[in-house]
Amino acid sequence: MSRLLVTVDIVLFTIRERVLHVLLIRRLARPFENRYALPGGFVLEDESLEAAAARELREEAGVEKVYLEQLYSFGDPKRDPRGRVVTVAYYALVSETQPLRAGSDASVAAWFPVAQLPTLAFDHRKIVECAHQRIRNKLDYTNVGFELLPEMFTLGDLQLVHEAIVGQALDKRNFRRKITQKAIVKPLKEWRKTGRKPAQLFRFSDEVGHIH
Amino acid sequence: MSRLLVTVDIVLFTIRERVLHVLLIRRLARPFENRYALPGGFVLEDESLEAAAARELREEAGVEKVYLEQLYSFGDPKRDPRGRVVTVAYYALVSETQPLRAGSDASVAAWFPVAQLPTLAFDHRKIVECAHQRIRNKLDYTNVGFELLPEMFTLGDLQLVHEAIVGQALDKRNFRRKITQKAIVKPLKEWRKTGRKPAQLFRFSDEVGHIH
DNA sequence: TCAAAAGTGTTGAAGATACACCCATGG
DNA sequence: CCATGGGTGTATCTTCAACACTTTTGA
Repeated sequence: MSRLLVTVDIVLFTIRERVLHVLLIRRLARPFENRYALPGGFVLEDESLEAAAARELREEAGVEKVYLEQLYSFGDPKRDPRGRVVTVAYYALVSETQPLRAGSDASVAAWFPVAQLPTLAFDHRKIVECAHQRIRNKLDYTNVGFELLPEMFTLGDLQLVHEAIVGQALDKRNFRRKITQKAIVKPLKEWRKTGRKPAQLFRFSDEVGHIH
Repeated sequence: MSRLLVTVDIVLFTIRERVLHVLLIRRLARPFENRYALPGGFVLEDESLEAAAARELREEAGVEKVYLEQLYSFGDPKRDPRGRVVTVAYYALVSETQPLRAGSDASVAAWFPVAQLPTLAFDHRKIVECAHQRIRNKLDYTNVGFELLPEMFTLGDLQLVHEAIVGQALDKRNFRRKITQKAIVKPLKEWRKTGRKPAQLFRFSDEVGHIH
């Protein structure tokens, strides 16, 4: 009945330039000094795990009100050289347009394409891979895809998100049919006028299925 | 950076008399004295989470070498009246024929139908529901169903397992077609001669997909 | 001879995939 | 005028759901 150190680590995804990226923080302290690691930190005595994850996201990434979901807990006794640390991993999704607020010091926090990560501290690479796999799986039967978009978006935007996550091109007509007939988006009367040709804007049609 | 108590709790499923059951332990100590709770206990300083879960299953349920998978971590600050305890929940599956060894004292450990649980200690009811949901979901795209069966089984046995988990009857012909054409079982040359009519025995066809 | 579980095909509906062209606009 | 992304329909295939009767055996 020993007390253990408990942390949360968060895999924060976004899509930039059509590619899925993960936010990493350069460590300033030992161990793994100067290595990149996931944002995260210790769980306080009186906060829930999810609250801890949200707080760390706020403090380390300057991000607020994101979609946040528990991923998996990692507790190998050797995973942290300082001693026994159990981490509860979360993943989170933000749209590219949602600005990272103050608190995220550009010199230490940076986005990396999920396919080209630097060497990470601890077992964080494994955690990122686990999270990537999870969102790929959930893409089909939930609406995680939307969480990476701003409130209004075009079907083209949504398709780019799906393509970035699964890592391959999708057929435009099939994609649009699938999305529209599931009735998980609702068309607006507004049109985006930037871009080559005006495009209809959409919005989620209310809260549907975040299953875990 | 405070140290927290970390436990594992295990939802151990089996099928008895065609109904999905969960193993519960009657608590002898406070809090929740005399209430039923999941088998579980504190994670030791130098064992992994999964090792802790396996150890608790051995110590409290007398069960060895079962299918064991992490479920979810629960860390509400108020979930344990004694103080801050984070639990990493697992679920496990055993076949009805696998005997519960010594160590499981019949007076404290008992099987309950998952649909008729007594009032449980802590947030254990929520944990059981979470686990039940998980195996229901995994039934379709993994072979969790097999873990509840002995090494050789008939398709009728397997169908009963599926029916117990989803809680409703399935069409025999559709079920058999689905199973056999996925090639996840391989037919043996042996036939079970007990029962009304001889039935062909099957076995898993090697390790396929335990995805998490 | 009856009760219980084993075994076996077909049809229709729904969903998924493959595939190509014209349009509106900004540069 | 051309490059870019927006928008649209059909044919095919696969997958899933519904559905009923005969056989073997032990009691």
